[in-house]
Amino acid sequence: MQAASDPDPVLRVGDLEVRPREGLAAVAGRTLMLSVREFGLLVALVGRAGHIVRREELYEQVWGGELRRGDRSVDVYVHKLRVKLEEALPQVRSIHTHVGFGYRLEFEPITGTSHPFHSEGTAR
Amino acid sequence: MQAASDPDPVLRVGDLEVRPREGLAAVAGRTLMLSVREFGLLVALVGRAGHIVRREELYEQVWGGELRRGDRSVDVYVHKLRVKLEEALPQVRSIHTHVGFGYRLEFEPITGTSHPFHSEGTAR
DNA sequence: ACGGGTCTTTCACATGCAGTTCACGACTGC
DNA sequence: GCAGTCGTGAACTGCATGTGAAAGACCCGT
Repeated sequence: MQAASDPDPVLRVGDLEVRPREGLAAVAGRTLMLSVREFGLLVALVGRAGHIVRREELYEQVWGGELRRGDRSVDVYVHKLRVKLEEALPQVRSIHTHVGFGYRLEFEPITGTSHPFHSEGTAR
Repeated sequence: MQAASDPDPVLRVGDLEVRPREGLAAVAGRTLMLSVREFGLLVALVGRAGHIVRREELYEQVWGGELRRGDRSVDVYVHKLRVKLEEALPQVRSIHTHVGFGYRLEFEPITGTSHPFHSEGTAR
């Protein structure tokens, strides 16, 4: 194992590969195009993969400063990140919401637990 | 690398693993999706695993304040927790009812084979 | 400096979940 | 039988989160 002299730290979670130094993230061999905030958020989540991270914690780590009441930045960027991750890994759920607690990064196959059918076409 | 002063205590009972700080509970390696109340209740029960906890006690610890007569909150949430625990551990009974006393958390394999009949001798 | 693009923040509305409470039924003890 | 306890499904309401979009802020090439 390498210490701080590691020239190229790589975080891996499932098919996801993140190089914080380079600002690079790839999933399933495909490079993700992420903005600064998106990347920061991803790093914060990957750094604690499998654990629930509170929004306040995410905000402090990525934005710096304290999360103000009513600030939805974290939510919005979680959404943006989800979209890009789902696009790269359609069959996998990556960012899980724990209502009242925070978010958790972990790649889990989509459980068909819900409804087997999902027909739409409901013209309202 | 974790120091001895690990600030993230972990409670374990059987296959259940709970991190009170984080709001995370996993059973058999699978993360449970629990609401705030469900998690609080689980923590309260795990904290006294193997012992009977009175509902008044559970209510005070999770909801705060005193349990009012007729309030079924504890029962309802015990049920919700049971459902999720059973879903994760189908062969194990986890939350036991002690009528008139309270509830007890303890993982016990389901008695022998569940008989096709569930009514017993006492023909009322 | 200007115009066009991207990123970020903020807003508004939609949606879904959580928490509470009620209702009914099964069961138990007296 | 009667009263108390508990299991369980469901209605109701408020809030947390999801989501599309407007409005700035920022960046860059010309």
